[in-house]
Amino acid sequence: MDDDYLEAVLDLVAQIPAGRAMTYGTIAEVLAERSSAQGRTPRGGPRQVGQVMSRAGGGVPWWRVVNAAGRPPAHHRTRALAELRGEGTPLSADGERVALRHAIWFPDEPVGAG
DNA sequence: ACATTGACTAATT
DNA sequence: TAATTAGCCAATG
Repeated sequence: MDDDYLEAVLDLVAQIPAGRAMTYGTIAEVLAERSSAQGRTPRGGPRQVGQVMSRAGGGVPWWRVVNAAGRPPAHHRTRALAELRGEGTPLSADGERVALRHAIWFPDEPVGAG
């Protein structure tokens, strides 16, 4: 795992605005696209993103990263859901999953930068 | 080099 | 919506 890839993932995760979320797959897609534009060889897929996240620890809003089902990592499921609630992230009726249909965020629509 | 693991995803039932 | 199965990619032993 190159440090560059590590930084790229963490940087992107750090850009996710409060109240929204991204999936591992989406992050992987964005990174692949970016790396392609930079002439850099793309890294793997969703699993590699997750692997980076596991190594990242604190320092990034990891709870804003969920899987394709809108569920946070089982390791800190309750913790993540608490954070998400506190941010007003749209959740499903059972409150166990993020309503990706409303909460999904893409870096193409930055909040304060333009 | 071979097998196993892991913060994943998509399709099927 | 949930449970099962198959596919994926890189790290680790």
